[in-house]
Amino acid sequence: MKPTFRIHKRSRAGRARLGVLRTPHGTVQTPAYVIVATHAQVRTLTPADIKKTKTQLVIANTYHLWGRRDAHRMLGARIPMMTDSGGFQVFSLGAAKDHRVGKVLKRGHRTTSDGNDFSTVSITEKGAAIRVEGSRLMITPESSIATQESLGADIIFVFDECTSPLHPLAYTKNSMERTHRWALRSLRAHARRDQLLYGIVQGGRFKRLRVASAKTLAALPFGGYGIGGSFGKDEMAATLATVVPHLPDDKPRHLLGIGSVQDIFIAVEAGIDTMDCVVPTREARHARIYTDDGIVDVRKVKYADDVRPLLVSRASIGRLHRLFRAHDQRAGRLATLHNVRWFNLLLERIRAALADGSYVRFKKQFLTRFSPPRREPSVARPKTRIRRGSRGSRAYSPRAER
RNA sequence: GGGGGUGUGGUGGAGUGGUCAAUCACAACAGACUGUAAAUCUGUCGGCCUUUGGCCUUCGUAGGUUCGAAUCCUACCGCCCCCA
Repeated sequence: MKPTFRIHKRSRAGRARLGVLRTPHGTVQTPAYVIVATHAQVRTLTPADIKKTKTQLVIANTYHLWGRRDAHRMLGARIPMMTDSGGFQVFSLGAAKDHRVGKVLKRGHRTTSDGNDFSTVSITEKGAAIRVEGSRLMITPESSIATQESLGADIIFVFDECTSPLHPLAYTKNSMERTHRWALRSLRAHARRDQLLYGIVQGGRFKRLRVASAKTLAALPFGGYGIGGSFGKDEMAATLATVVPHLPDDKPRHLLGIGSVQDIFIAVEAGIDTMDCVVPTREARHARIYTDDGIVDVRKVKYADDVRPLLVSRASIGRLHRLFRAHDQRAGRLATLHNVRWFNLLLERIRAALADGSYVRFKKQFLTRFSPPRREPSVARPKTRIRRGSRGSRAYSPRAER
């Protein structure tokens, strides 16, 4: 079966749209959040757990699964899947080390490497060579596509280079043009009809390059489009506004590696259909629990007696607090179950709001509660300890959940 | 009764004459995390200050030796072990 994408409603909220992505492994209601399953596993979760979180779509990584086959079998769950091409590792093992940066550049960043974090990547027209523990892995557009075809995800990506936000114009331009040539090679190498191949828009922080990239790729017969690369913290909305209008309207659009709570709203309004991010899973393992009242750093002593229940497992925050403090291995799983469900639930609510026209109101109410404007530091610091039972069990979820 | 050992910051535990406010670990506290080099990493962690530095008080208690002591000596107090 060939995957299809159909838009069934457009919102007045910017370019937001509701759609349905049908794949051989199931149907995805969009906008959707994609859960990261790098090694074809969501860290700490079992296949049954993944189902419990009502995850619609996961993304695995070709670099980490190099030479393997049948990623769905490794995942153990029959749900739609993407594979990334390995292009991001060209960044995270390369320029990200040299520039000491992550995907989103923070305001005021100016550090570069002191030389302790050597890039292990060298890039040529042919592809990227990544040194791994003595040996060397050469990834080319053709070999990336070959692995992605054998992994068998429903949506796959062209092999690209994700540039650093600190790369200058000249480098970014050359890199982007090479990524375009690689995109064409990826397209030619791709044979499976039951997979959608997405092109990836690059261009870094430069508006003209972004436009050029979007136009170039839009002219090629991709099944969908990814928007990749790095952003300044404040530039994402502008970048998406620049790029999206040049992409074919009827094709799905994926925002690669973006997904803080605030980013989700920006992306949805910009007309993004799917986005993936490690935030729910990684931060869960780092003891950050997402709630409608904001992020709970569950290790802090003020949550020791917090009886609010987690999603999915229904364990209390207080219990999770004790598990994290005890370095109990179960903590990561309970936290991940909760966060993944919470993010999926947020997207469910966004879709419902888009469907019934209440999006703008929903967003305002949600964000007011999730991250209230900072109060002036008050003179007498009120106690922050949460009293037993004070919030009851309605802390996160609109009725329906549970 | 005799002999031996030991007492260090929230905890464990280094340090046996100067470079010691005292290695390190844990706890605590604060922060970070955006196509997963990440169930991780960073910072603070006796007090005060004009904080790339300065001052004060600390290593069971009280004295002593010394230019100088957590480190040596004496007494005392607590705890532990062995022999009676």
